[in-house]
Amino acid sequence: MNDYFPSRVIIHVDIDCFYSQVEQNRLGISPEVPCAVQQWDGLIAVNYPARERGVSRFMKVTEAVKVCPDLKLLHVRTIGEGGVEIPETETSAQARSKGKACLQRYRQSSGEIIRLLQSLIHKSCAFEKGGLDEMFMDVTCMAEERVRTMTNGPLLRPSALANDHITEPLRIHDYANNKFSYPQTSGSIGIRENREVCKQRHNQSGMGESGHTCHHESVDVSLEDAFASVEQAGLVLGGPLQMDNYFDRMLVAGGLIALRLRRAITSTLNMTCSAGIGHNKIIAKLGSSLNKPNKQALILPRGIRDMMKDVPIHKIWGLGGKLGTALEEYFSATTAGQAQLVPLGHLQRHLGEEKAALVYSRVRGQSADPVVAKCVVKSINCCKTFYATSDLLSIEKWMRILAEELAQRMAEDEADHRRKARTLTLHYSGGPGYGKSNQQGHTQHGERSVRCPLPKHGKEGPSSSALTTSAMSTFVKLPNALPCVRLALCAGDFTDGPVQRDLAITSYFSATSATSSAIVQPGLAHPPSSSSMQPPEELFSHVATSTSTRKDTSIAIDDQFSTFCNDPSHAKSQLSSADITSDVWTIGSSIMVEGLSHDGLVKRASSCANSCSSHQHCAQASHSPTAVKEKGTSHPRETVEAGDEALTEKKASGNLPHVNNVLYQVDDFKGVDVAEQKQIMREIELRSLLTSKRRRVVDKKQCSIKEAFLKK
DNA sequence: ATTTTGACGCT
DNA sequence: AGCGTCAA
Repeated sequence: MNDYFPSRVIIHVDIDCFYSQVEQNRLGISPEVPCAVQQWDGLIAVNYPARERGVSRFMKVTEAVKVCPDLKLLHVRTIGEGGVEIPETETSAQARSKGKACLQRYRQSSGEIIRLLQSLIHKSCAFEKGGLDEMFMDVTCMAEERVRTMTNGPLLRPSALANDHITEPLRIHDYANNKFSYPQTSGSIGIRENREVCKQRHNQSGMGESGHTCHHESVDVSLEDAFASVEQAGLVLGGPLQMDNYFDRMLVAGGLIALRLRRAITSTLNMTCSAGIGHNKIIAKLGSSLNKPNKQALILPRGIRDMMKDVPIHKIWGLGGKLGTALEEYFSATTAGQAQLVPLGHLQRHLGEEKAALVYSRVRGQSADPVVAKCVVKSINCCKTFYATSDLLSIEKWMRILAEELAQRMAEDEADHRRKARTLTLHYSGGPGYGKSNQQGHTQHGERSVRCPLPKHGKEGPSSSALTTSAMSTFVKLPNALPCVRLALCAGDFTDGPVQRDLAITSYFSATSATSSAIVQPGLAHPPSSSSMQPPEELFSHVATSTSTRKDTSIAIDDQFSTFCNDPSHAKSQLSSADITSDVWTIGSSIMVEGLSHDGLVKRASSCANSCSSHQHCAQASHSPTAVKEKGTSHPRETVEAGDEALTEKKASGNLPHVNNVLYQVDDFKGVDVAEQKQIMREIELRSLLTSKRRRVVDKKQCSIKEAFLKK
């Protein structure tokens, strides 16, 4: 019952090729010049003129220059020992061996953008920094104010609108009285009629038919002007806009706000950006990527289905990693539209209850995640990747460089936020077996971490030499860090400073001030029980059905199993052997088969994940027929999906997921040919050898360095 | 895909 | 406390 959110208006702003714009501004390079920001041999940002000439990120510098000879390359700032900037005249290889990349310029620019945007939106709007170059804003309350000024034309009450496509419960918060209500209406009226009324008013006001659009932001902009401005500013998905639709008006108001924010960024910071306007974060974020650069996209609720249809799963927030890959592999879906076809029960069995719910809603463009007010970092991290070394002197050099930067950033943070870090963490990668590729070609990252004592502040703030010593003393005691390829120092767990008084969330609320729906505050998310303006039932029907169907479905699907394969006859043979009733459907070129198992095998498997009543059941369950597509081949290979034992195996596997995957399948070698069995066993042996071996330090000089730190 | 970041969840 | 996942 805590997931009720009013209809919101959320803007996602994304700065176009952020690093490149920062550098171009710094160096006064015109926007038309093809530019790329370089870090060592790679590109970390490419501006749009360069993209047009075929340059892309993930290109090496040499390739990029080949396709675009007049590409202007800008190297990210590099700092060496003593915090000294390494000049651009050095080759990237030289700079790489001497110093580390430093993103300070972009952090600073990001801060400027944030301050600018915050100065332009209402204080009560939740503002969330998504990354250096992107932010979410919940401008619901501002949009409401806007909508109130768009008085021309009648307004349909939300319940009267065709809102079956609206994916979240809707409720309007009356900010003045701090209660939930619905907008004033003046009766329902046809759209055409409404248009006429608007036109009349428009003409009466002395403006031409296609009049001027709203360039300066007068508050009392007419409905038509507002709609025209937003249509001109970028895409409108799910259009045409309906002026008598309250939610359209709200989003149009959001579109106007986004337009204003973007213009401010361009005029005062000389940067272009894109924006997405939608009623939740997922939609807003997808929107901002829809027509980059320098444009915006407004997504109406009724445009969501169409938009999601072709969105690649990996573009959806939260599905860009393993979860998205799992979706693709289990269900052979590459777009959100295809993933929508997968029944919730199937998702639940393959991904678990929680992830299934996430996937299920995300691929439909649904999200109740609030915009959470946060724009200060929670940790400060400095890192450096270098060529593998066991030389403690060079490791100490890197440590010092990291500590110097960290000390400086800690001092700045202290000044800005009046807080102090309480922990120092050392992260390190390397050690035996690091960088070996597994069968999929993925390298193990295996980054480990240890806490170090955080030295007391000197008079001048944190002391870089004290940080270095603390980190090195910790490092030399590590059993598995050599040879080392990467180090990181991270300061975090900040104390709350006195500054909290001003920033305290309560300072944003008062009896009369507007309060944003999405700032998380207990009680605010629930309608007051005494309210005479209880939301009509039908507006909550979505939630009601969604909860109840979910429950119903999950009961039903406990007895279901699914199988996936490319060969329909194979699928059918599985069906008959399992004694079930079935449903066959397709995603793309693949065939999904869903059936009900009368023997309850699968059901027991899922219940024994919670409280394992009987191992026998687990074992039985693990023989429910499931064909899993093997990665990289179109030929389905029979494997057995294990019950909760496999799950725990997987979780416990730590940084060697593959080995453990194999391990729990060892019991099921049935049907696997002998050569492959041997291969698997050999790999297990090899890996256990690699991980258990411990490298000894033999170098005498190294020993003395080590002892020096051990004493401290 | 590479590097340098950063947030968060699980145990 | 340390590790894994996700993202830009």
